[in-house]
Amino acid sequence: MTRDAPVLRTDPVRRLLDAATEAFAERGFHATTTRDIASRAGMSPAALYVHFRSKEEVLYQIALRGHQDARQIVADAPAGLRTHGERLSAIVRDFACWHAGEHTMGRVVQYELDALEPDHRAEVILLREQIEDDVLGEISAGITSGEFGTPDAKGAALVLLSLCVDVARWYRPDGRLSPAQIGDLYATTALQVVAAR
Amino acid sequence: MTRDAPVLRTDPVRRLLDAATEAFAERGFHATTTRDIASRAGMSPAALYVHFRSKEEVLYQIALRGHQDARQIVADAPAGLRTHGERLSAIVRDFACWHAGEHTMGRVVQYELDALEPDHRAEVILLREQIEDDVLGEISAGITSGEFGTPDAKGAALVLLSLCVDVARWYRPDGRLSPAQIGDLYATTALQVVAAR
DNA sequence: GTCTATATATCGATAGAC
DNA sequence: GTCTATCGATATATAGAC
Repeated sequence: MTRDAPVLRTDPVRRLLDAATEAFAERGFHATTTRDIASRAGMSPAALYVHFRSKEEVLYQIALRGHQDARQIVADAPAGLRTHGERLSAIVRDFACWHAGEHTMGRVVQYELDALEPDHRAEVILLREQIEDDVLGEISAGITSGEFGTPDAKGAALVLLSLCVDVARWYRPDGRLSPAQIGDLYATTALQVVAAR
Repeated sequence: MTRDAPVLRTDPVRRLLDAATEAFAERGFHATTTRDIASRAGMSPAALYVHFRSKEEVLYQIALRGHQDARQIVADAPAGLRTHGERLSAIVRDFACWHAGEHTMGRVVQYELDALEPDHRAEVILLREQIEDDVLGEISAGITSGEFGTPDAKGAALVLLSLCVDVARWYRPDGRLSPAQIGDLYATTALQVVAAR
């Protein structure tokens, strides 16, 4: 039986990205040194520059992969569900739950984008807007079908996206709510927000 | 007619605190240099150290005053209002509106606390918990009186506080919604969140 | 209380051996 | 591809003139 875990564990790019994600989430991009990243990955300070051109490129790779993961979560959530209420609930549940379970990644993805170079930032923001469009589209469809009563689709989308994203700020693994419980709370909240006023 | 604006404008402590608030909000605490703060205040790099012991003490003074302001907003909002719905709406409206209008201060207050020394951070977190207790108390009172139907006071408080705080992250002065419009949207959302499920 | 000049430390990134 | 050693730039904070 072949095992690929050792191969993954010793992949230096993966190790550096994971180490940098932790460090950026804890202390922020500018407060994190390349020495700290390399040290967490069990490497010398110079080793980072064999795999990345700069500290900014490390952040770019993390932000890109993080946004791609988040987009996939939102795109997959409503699969197989028919009503717009079920679909929106699933999207908000999974998106909130992801920001809790992956709160280190989420913190980097949501709070360190200003440190990216303009071209990299623009590329990442495109992915963000796709996620926002997915949520707004589901809300608008529910309003058109008569299932949702709110007259303000953009306002509801703003509220629900903001809620999910902010989970990465306040979530603590030893807190009162598990990622799944947060997902349940936010799925319920989603239906309240799109209800008639 | 006496004018006090010139006096205020030349108060070096106030000028440095305002300059630092702007810089911290734009680039974060660690990415901001003491030279940048002093330069924005129209002073030499060394002048900052006449009024503050360190860059961290500048952040501490900003975080302290910002939290005191926020607490005052939440405490004053329900004055003169009788029903718990009116009172909670007013609290959420004013708190969200404050995070929009004072988004530079809000960003520092909400996102740079990790840069504080342990003693300073602990002092500021006490003020945060008072604000959280104010909101939770109003929700619990509304549930006890039968005015609110939600069975989950802590969940509702978590959702509403998170929403208001996150305004500081996404708000832009040239955006679609004014601070007052954001307050209206969030006041409406508050009543939806505490309604029966 | 503000300035110029600088001490001291640490950073991002590179050079060159193995 | 990883290491040790280090360069050049820049940071916080201080010293001392005015």
